[in-house]
Amino acid sequence: MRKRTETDISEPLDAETGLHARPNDHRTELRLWLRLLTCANLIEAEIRKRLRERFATTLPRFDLMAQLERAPDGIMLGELSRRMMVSNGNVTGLVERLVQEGLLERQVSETDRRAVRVRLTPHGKTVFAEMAKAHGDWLGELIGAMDESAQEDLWARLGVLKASVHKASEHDGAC
Amino acid sequence: MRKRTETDISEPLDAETGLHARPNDHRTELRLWLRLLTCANLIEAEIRKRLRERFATTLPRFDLMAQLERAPDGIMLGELSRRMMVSNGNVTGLVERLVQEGLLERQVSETDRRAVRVRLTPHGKTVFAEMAKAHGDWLGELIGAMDESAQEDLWARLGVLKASVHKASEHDGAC
DNA sequence: ACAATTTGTTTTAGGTCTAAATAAATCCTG
DNA sequence: CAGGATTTATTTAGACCTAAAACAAATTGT
Repeated sequence: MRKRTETDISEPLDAETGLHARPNDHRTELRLWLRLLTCANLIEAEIRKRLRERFATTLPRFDLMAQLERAPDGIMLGELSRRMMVSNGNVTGLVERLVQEGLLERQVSETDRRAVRVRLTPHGKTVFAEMAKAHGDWLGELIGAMDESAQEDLWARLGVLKASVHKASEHDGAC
Repeated sequence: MRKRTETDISEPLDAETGLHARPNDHRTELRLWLRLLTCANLIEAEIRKRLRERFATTLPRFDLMAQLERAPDGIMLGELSRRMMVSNGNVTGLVERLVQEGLLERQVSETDRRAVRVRLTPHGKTVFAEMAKAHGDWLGELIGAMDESAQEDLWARLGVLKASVHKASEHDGAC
């Protein structure tokens, strides 16, 4: 087993020159990631702020209600947890608070008494409709300075990024 | 003051036709926002996971140390809070934990005894250097399926989005 | 039937975050 | 110089989030 020295660089050889490729610091990737994060954080912070100010609610609560909107028969907590990509325990707490506020109702499944089905109450539906309208308008306001074709172009390019990340994290993670 | 009716739509008139523009549900903006959020969350979740698994640390701690990396003379807590865009109290707690771990050192300013300057310890510098290297490699892995020109193009387009959001949120918020 | 396993949820412990209240030092202004 | 305003950091209360353990109900394999 050889001992490492400073000149013993383990980077791969460059395919064309045959010389040691210089260690890659991934500057381009870092720059892209930081800007992506900035954009997401700017929008998210603004949405959170407005949800708090105008509806006295939070983004996680809004997201949970959004999942329930098109499921009139309700969703089980586990499924909700998967769709929202958060932990089970987290969903339990969120649902608890929303039930307290009268926006959600829980119903234990008759066929499987472990399972809890949760759905919007009529009041919850009304409230969510207002919030969803405002949410759409806010996005229009925040993103509106881009014309539609630029938005669609950006959307498509983010699709490439998304595919890249999925490929890399699945390869490393699950398999 | 007129009473609102269902046909009394307050949407602006279309400039060319002079007819009522149909209410905009901002579908394109919503789609773009959801994909942006997905991309950011995928990368962030993967980075958090790896920071925890390989360095037993968290993203906020890493971000804080990254801010200190190129400030050998240290930074005051308030300035750190501004740069990280999080609350003062949050920084106080993060710094407390990092000091406990021996990665940071605090120093009360001699000229202003309210102010606390914080910097990386030598050990903190060593540890951060390892983490930063791994962080860069992870980004290369996650984003690497995009070629460099595609990354730069996406970066530039996100710049347009960033400008749009800044314009809208500053107009509404501070001024 | 009944033990082992799986599935769905809740609990627990710990970290992250904010807004608001507080404490301490400094600055400003009459 | 005195007293109020401002700045800087900390504390507090509460929401959010996770991982891991605990718990309960249902299913499966003898």
